Amino acid sequence: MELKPTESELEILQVIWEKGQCTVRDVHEELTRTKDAGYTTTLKLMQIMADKGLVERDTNAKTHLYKAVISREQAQGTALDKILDTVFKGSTADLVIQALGQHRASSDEIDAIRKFLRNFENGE
Amino acid sequence: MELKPTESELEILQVIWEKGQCTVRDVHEELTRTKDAGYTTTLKLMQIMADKGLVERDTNAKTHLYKAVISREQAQGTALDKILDTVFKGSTADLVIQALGQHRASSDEIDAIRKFLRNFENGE
DNA sequence: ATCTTTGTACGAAGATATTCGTAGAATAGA
DNA sequence: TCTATTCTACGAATATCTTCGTACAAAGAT
Repeated sequence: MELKPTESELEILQVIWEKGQCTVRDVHEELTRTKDAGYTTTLKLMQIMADKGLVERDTNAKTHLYKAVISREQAQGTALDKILDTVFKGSTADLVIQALGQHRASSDEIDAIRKFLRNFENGE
Repeated sequence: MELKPTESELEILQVIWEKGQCTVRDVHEELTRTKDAGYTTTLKLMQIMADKGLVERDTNAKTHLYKAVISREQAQGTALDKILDTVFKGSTADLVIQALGQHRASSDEIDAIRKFLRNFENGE
């Protein structure tokens, strides 16, 4: 069972991940802060996402409540796999180095990564 | 000017990046090693890519020669930007840590990353 | 010279993703 | 109660991506 959210679905998931549990209106208001779209567009997308199993919804009340089925971490993993495969020739090291080079991380971030590397090594 | 290759376009770009300069047949033979598709499908895609400016082609000879306009590195940057934005909340550190955690890098790779971090720090 | 192979161009069908209008039920407000 | 608002359902129009058939020109083989 392939669960690859589309572009628009990811925008919606981001809001749900952030807020935890949302109504369509919650999501829609958030989305329209940066782009514009009709309310029913957001609604339709969320319904489709429910069909696909990307989100679950509680339909007891009139206003449905949505929550994510796939976690942000899962989506991160899927996204990484995909770009590793399509543009990084499978090389995690290339990916990491590109990421660090292009988007200059703060020194806090660098520290976090160093620490991670130490633990990583000890864990082997 | 937005230059975001689609899924199929990326498959083709991979071949072109690898070989440097290709005919449609070159690309097609490579693609059909892993999936199947008609020759004219590959042709059409490459023509579209030329229209979009993803590739350039030399049409002097009967058999056209294609080369990439965007580099693998550019595509890597674009891909990273996109997933940073859509699933990593913009955190490069999260991305790097996820990447290292999930796809256990070899110790050579880890070394390369350490070295990179050292240089990075010195460069600040 | 004729036939076969290899190539490009083009149009359109099919698949998937996105957007939105309209209808009607439930709720809230006057 | 009557009216306005808020919500879901649904169908269809658009847009985008992918696939392939057909036509025809150029090159190669016999």
